[in-house]
Amino acid sequence: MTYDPVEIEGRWQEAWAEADLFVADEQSEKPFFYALHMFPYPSGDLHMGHVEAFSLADAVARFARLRGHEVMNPIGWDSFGLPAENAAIQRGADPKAWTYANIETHAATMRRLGLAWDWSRRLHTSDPAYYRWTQWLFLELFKAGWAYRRDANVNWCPNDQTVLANEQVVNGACERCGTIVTKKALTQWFLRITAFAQRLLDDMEQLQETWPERVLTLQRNWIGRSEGARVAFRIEAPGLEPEDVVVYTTRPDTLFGATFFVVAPEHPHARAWAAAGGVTEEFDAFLQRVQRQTDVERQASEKAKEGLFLGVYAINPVNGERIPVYAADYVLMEYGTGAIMAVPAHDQRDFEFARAYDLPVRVVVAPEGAELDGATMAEAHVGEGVMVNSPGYDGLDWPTAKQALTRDLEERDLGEGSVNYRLRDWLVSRQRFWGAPIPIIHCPECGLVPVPDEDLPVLLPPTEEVEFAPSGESPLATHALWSKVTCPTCGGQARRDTDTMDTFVDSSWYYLRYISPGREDVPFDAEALRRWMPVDQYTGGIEHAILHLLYSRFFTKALHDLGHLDFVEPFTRLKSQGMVVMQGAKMSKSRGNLVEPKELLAEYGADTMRTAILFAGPIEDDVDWADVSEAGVFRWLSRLARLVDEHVEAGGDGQADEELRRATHGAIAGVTSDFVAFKYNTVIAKLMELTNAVSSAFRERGVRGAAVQQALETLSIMLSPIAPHLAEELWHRLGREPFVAAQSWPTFDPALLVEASKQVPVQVNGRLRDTVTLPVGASRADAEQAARESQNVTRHLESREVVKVVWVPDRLVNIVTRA
RNA sequence: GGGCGAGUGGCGGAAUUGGCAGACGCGCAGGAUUCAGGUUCCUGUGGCCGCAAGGCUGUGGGGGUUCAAGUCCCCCCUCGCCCACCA
Repeated sequence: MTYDPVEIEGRWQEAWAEADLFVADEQSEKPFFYALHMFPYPSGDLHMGHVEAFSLADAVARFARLRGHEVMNPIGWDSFGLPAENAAIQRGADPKAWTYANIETHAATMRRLGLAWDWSRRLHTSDPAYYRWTQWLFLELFKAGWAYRRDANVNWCPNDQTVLANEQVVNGACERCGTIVTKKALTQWFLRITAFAQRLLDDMEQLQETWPERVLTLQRNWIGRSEGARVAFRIEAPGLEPEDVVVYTTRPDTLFGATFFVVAPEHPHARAWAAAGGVTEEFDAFLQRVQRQTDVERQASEKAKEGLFLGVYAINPVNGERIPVYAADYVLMEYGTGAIMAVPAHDQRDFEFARAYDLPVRVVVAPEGAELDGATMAEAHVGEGVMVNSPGYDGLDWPTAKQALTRDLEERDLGEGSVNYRLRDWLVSRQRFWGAPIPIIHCPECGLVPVPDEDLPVLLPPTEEVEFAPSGESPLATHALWSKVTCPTCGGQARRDTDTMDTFVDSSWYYLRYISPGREDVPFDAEALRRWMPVDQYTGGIEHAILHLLYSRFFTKALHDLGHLDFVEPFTRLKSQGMVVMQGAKMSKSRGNLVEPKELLAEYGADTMRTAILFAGPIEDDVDWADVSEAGVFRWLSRLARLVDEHVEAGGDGQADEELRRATHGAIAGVTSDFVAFKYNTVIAKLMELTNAVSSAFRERGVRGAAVQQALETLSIMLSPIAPHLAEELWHRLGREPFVAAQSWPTFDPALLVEASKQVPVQVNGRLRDTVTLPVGASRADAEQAARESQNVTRHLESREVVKVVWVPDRLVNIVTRA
């Protein structure tokens, strides 16, 4: 058998390891290239999604190496997290042992895939040597005022018994386990990502060309900048001093259409107003009812809006009108100021509420000739409402009215232009065990005291001393001694913080640790940092478009401001790959549609698997494994191996073959640009095409020797980022010294352009009539003459009068005649 | 409700961005090898007409611009993804 993948792959994997081929050389003279992929979480063994992600990452790195870069292509594991702890709860496994056993399983399969990782930089976020610096980073943020504690009504997962960040709540359910999330009032740690909201938006400018538009859009929507105004309404309540309450609105231009005022039930003043209005009992019942609801219930779109008139009134600052104040469940305390002016004619939600509670609808008239805004209810419900103008703003279109009103509010000191963001601060504390302990000491005398640098890391206690069963309390708090500590400031009795950090903290800076993973004195070596950062090419799943990428960008900016980094964006270029599914559904054990990489590796080998998954379609699209033809890819690789063997055996003298040379150089040009554009499916198609060309030259035209040799060598080099083992093997069988991975990318021969001739179609009135051979770069006159002289064309022209001749250089001649 | 994107053979998908539509692979059909199946190797393969040469037609539907449209413009249809009481 010419192609025995298992034997070939094992042999070359050993040879590569022996030669330390993929260890990045810090002393290199070549330009440095940091190829990064999103490091895996170690649960079980690798699945097909990993195979795709790693095939992509490896192709990127190997191609960069062939193009003459010194490449760093590191590997590590995001090894803190809930699944390890759940395994401990469900099966009594030690989360640490479970995690590190999985890592070894991963590593073994990775080696079997022949991935060109730089294993010398391997890291695990659950190693004390790593999380020591995660804790350092937390303290840096703490000292800068960007990590803080506050009471909050937080997202609580009743199943995982821990709080969740907003970003980890998907459709009101826990991102991990799918349980409906409830609310709980707790004191928690937050990171002040909102302080960076505008910069996170602005700096996307520099990613515009190099990140997928889709990811940028998702991030923009997530940050959710909106422009409007803050306007003060005076609240008049019997027995209370008049008081200004600020609302946020994106539509100050509809101020004249406000017919009532709404606050969130949780609004700090709501209860006092209810008391003044004489509805305390009703209010308390209402508040209780609202708070018992989960977010999903409260936000269900088909649900009727509920509210309560508080018996007090607000004064509209622009017209002095007195409007009733309601508490309603559709106004959220977390956004804006927790209070709104309701303009039912111009807002769907206000309109629904107005209908339910029989409140007036008043349309603010759009100026003559101005288009109605998309959100307006005016057109649909004009019959129900009264039409009003905005006195003094007539004749202005909406945007101008908005500007003018905002300016006037500012001048009259009634309000101000204001920008709001949907983004909230990042809740990072978790009541779980398997994570980096928050390095803070709670001292009754000194308050929150950072653990001194020399006492880092704050180590997790041995797992057997901890109670994992969820109790709503941190497992670390169940340990008899762990949290007891003396205050580093005053020496008194104090208590360690028993929460651990969200694992997204660990993964938001790992790319910096890869730079110098061995350093014990600093998180990253400053000089090496300048060599490698920012990352040249980042690859990973689209599912991280928001969380991981946004947090990493935030950390980079924070570290920049603290003087640790001299750049503000961590990832210069980003490519996101799609998911691997099976028959349209996500692969999973329970669905029974799992395809195990192990079985395919044994049957076809790593090269076939890697090639097949990249050949399936554009890398950013989802791949349906049902459409993947590993047998077809295997046939191609076998055919190629056989062709090489036959060529080597046949020998022969060095005849040049123009056709083969052109096919080879055409492939070089096409494959190179496709590699640059991540079009691996067409890269592979072109390599197959070249294989067919070599095969027909060899078999049908009897070409022997140097011409075939050169084509096959070129093919081997171009194949090596995709199917590295076979490429290496063919290179070897062709009589070259190892390693193909150390060669240079073949260059296209421009001389070919000058010498080459092209088959150019000739049309008469747009219909193909003939094909003529013209030198590349031929002039219009040459082309026209050749076209007119061709027999088929002469026949079709007959005696018709030629109106014009269209000449698209190297592509087409079209002779247009009078009808 | 808002935002983004996509519709090309039986299937996955190509098309140098306005220039020979369907590259490459799968599948299918016929043939060779084989006792047979599998493997492997040829040949064919958008549809319609034709023995053939060849012709007509064809990129969700309709209209338009152009010598030339899968690609650009207008209208319509269908599907997918993301966000969503965010004021």
